[in-house]
Amino acid sequence: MQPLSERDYIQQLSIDCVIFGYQDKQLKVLSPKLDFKGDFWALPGGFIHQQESIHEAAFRILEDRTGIRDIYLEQFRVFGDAERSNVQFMGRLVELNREKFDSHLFNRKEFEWLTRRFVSIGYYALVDINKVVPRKNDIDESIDWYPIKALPTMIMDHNEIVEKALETLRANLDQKLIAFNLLPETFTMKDLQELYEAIFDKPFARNNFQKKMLDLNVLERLEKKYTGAANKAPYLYRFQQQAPLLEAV
Amino acid sequence: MQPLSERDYIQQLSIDCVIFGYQDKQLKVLSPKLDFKGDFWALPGGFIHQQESIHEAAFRILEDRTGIRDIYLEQFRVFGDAERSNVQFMGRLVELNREKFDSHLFNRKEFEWLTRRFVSIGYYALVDINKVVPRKNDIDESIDWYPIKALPTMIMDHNEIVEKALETLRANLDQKLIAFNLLPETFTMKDLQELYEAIFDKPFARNNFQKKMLDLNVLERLEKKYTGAANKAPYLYRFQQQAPLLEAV
DNA sequence: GCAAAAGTGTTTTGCCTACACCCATGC
DNA sequence: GCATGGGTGTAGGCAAAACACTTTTGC
Repeated sequence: MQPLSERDYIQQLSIDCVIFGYQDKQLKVLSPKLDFKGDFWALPGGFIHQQESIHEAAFRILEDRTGIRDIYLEQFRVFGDAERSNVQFMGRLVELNREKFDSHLFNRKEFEWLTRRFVSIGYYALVDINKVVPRKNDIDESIDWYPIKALPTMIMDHNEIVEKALETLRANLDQKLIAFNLLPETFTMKDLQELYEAIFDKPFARNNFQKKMLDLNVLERLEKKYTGAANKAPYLYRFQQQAPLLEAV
Repeated sequence: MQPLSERDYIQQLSIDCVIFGYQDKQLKVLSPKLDFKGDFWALPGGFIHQQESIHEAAFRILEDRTGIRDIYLEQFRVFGDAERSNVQFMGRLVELNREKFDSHLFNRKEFEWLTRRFVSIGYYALVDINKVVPRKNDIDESIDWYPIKALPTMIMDHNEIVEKALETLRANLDQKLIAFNLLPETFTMKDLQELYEAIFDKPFARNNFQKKMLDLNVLERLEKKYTGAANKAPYLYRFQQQAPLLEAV
């Protein structure tokens, strides 16, 4: 494979993606673990080709790891400290994996390319976790969903990036009506509420929550969902893409 | 002077600053005009040294053009289209200024460095316009404040950058209590209201505006301001830096 | 019938708006 | 006194929050 340093990337500029999913009443983040000794977790990330926009680059990185392209994606912040580089983590990684670095994989030039100071553009994505089949790339040992409350310690400032992403998600959730991207096609009101509770890490009043959501006029009520439980069956809902924002005409 | 291409800048990454000021009941933006034939206006911008953070770089660029350092400054968006480069505008500029380009100023290498594709980080700044003495740099013909409603057509996507900055300013104004950065140390309630009206381009009800602002609990009421006009003298206010957000304890 | 969970209605609260009124100032 | 503009108080509307009640489901 062509070494990183010889591909047509913009130098010292990277993209890091916080990919949010929702499962088991928990907000989760997708994180690959590097195929090296030493337990290195990271955010899915990559670099920007000369001939693609940063948005396209983010989509490409996302598709490489999730297999899907139809994703809600938004930039939220640039991380650009002067000391922001891979040098510390790469140093430890090389130290713990001497045997690999005498081989072909990482030569000196590659190491220098990677350990320079990098400015990184943070993106966050919202996906239906059931549609995603996480894909390892060449240097991953594994790639898994981690509850946001039990994230491993990641390399560099990646834990901080996740925090900022969550802040932005919370701030944007109601305004941009994006929560539905985290759910399957159809869902019950309870599903939606539990999703909100997972994101904001606080409870919502059931009846008021339902009223608020229905008043948005973006939910289409479908048939009831019989689960076999000894109680009233909840309705299923679907998010209306073509939201009629001005219903009152 | 050392040519751009040989200084220790991060390649293909720039910063563009939308510097907001307030004067004559208008929101204004600081824009230098290039010292070349052809009427080229731009946003104050620059590049990032290897050993400085992007935030420090933005402060440096700001200080170079305004002379002050104590400024409210925030990044708001990255502009990274694949086609985003100076090549079109530089082409026109060279065409209209042949005589300058046969001289020492811009050699071929410099031209190539500048016309590559650039990703730019947008910052917006809020300043007390009275504290600023705009400074030209070596390639400016002039640098002036332009009302946001009468901005000249600027190079590249700089007009679009201003629009996005204004959107962000409007969204953040109340939440972050930053309007006061655009006013002098002391001001009347009417000053503050007119500032809001300039930013949002719509009128506010006088009494309700006053109540809303006072309820924020961040304004310190000072002495009255006698203007000699035949009416009640308005109070002067000062913004309390150490905002007591939890007054009700 | 009963427990559990879903759906809906009613009251209260707080905030924003609109309207109204009073006060200080210089002529 | 009076016009002008500044400060404040009060009533209405809307939406969120709190409280309460009814309905459906399987045993």
